[in-house]
Amino acid sequence: MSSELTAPGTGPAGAAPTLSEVAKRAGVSSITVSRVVRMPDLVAPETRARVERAMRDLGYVPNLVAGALASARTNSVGVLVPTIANSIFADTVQGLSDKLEPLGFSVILAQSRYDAAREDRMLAALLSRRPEAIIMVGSPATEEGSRLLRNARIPIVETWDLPANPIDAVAGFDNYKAGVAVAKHLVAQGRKQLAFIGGDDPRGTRRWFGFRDEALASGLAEPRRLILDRKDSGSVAAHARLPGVDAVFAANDAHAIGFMSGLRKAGLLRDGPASAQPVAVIGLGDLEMGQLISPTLSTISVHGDAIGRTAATLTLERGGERRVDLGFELVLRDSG
Amino acid sequence: MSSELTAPGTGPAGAAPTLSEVAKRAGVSSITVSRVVRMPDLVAPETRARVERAMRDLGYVPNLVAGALASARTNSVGVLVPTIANSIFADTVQGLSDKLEPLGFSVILAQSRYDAAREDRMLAALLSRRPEAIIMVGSPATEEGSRLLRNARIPIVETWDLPANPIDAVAGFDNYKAGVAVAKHLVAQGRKQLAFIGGDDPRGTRRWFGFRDEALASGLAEPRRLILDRKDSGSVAAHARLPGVDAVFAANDAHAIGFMSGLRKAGLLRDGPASAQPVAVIGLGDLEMGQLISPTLSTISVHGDAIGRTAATLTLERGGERRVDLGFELVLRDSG
DNA sequence: TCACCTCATGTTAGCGCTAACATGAAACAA
DNA sequence: TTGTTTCATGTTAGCGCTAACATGAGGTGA
Repeated sequence: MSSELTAPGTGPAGAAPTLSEVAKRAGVSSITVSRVVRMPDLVAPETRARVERAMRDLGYVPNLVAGALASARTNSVGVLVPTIANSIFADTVQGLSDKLEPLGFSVILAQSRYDAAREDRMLAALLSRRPEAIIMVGSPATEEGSRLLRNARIPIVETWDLPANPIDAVAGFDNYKAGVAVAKHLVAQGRKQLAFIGGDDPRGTRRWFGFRDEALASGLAEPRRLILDRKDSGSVAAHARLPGVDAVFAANDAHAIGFMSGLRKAGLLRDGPASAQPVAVIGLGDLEMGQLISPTLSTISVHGDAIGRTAATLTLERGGERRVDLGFELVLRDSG
Repeated sequence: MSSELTAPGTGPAGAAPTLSEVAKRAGVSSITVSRVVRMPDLVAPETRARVERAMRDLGYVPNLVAGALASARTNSVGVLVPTIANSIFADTVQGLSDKLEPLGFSVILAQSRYDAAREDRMLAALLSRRPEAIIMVGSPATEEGSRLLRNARIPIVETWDLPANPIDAVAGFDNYKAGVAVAKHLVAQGRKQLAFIGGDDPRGTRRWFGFRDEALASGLAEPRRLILDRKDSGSVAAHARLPGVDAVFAANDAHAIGFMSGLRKAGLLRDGPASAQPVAVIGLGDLEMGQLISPTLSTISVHGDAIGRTAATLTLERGGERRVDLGFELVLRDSG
């Protein structure tokens, strides 16, 4: 234990050592130390060894804050998601961070909680850290947010959607088409009374429009739409609010599974195939869980991690195609 | 579209405006602009209005990189988790970020992927950004990681566990006791052949020890232990590898649900209460999903978001109790 | 011999901001 | 009047690093 009072560690005394302290100890100039850290090949082996020794002795940890200011490169990207808990967006964050971390980029994470004002605040907060790119789920909710991003002059990747007029780059899929695909499938199955349950966020709403338009185009009555709070276990009770419905598209798998749980209580769930289900249920997201429950969940599968990795790539390469449609897949199992 | 070639935005031309450009435009010194941003009360209303006007005109976004260097405060915290996708740790990240973001702190997120070398690299990367605290799941896997953290002289919060010799602060629960509690319950239920399925990470292993020790202390044979890869859907097939077992503790709910899915295929799952189950299953984490499936999942409930919020608090207040046991709860439903 | 490389290292200036200390005007008390 | 306080604003220096440009030693070719 050292005699310093500085809590909580017990390492080298006093403030964190700087480049020039290392330089002094190694008997070189600070730029040489900087080179040992960043471009070791440019330094003679003996000098390098001496510097490395000094760094180890002092427990030197480079200060990237200072480095970033001097070089105008922060090696960081800002990531904005509605929410990270219990959310498929976690896959996207994982995907992009797996791609970016090995390259020396750090991820600065912010959550908007589906709140436009908070989104704007978080965007401003992110930008004030001068990230080299911003990756966000969806598009800015306000004109102000949009302006901030445009003025930042860095790559901006919008994900989980395919906006018509993106700020810069896009990695997502067509939520409208996903709704269409589900409606088509249910119609082909002979379902008549469709309903949609989910949030009224932009992407959920686009799914709803696709779903509704296709149902109408097929000559069905307009589907019911039940807007649920996030984290609403209300999906469990949703069935009671949808009398007569024989097919449901849930905007995400969690809602779908909750809805199925309600169906089970009502005696309307079978362990057999889709054709045996009094009420068909299709989710979106393809949670692993969907394959483990009974009946297994039919769902729109979306590759959240691929969205993240693609977004990371779009962040790094400024040329080339700036709009990547990663598509989706209707995965049919036993629920509908 | 402006005439600038700078992609991708079309905002004010050229590089991002600086404090002193705003100052020049408003006819004040730069420190006054700085005050308008950080301590507006110290600036006369008219001056403030003039400066705010200039900031808006120029689209000024403060540069926190420079500010951090000058003030030696980055207003950021480093967060290290094993993984964020499909993971209960996302709750913790959400909890701490909900607490820290309103205070102006940013979250720098890194993932170790349960890899000690990567963990050390990520810790070094985090520290080089000079966060004002580090919050991590578990404890450093290596001596090197531990040293780095001790030398950093910032609050360090270890979570999801209660290490005997923490570096600084702790917000978690006793994984050993969780294992004990599950074993006790299963023994009381009259189960004889226990088994544990899950990973061999430090926390999973502590759960296993508690589970095993209690089983042995109750006079049962040593439980089987099946080590599964993460993301192993192997949990589905686990039952086949555990002949004769009548009670299983899964280190997390995902494994528990997968295992139940295997039981169902084997005809060993009932829709009735725990007493009717040929094989009792207890999970850990209390995923919402566990209440939606049938039979409902008995589980050790842990408040991931409370862990995150508590960790955030420990980060901000350096005095007071540095060890918070958030406990756990054995939630009994129908699976065991 | 000289011009001209290459290589290893150094010098200088400055990134954009803030801490700490100054300044000067106005207000007020004795 | 003079000193003292308060308030609004300014000046100066420097945070720790890196870009850009020296410098000087040693080698190379004609």
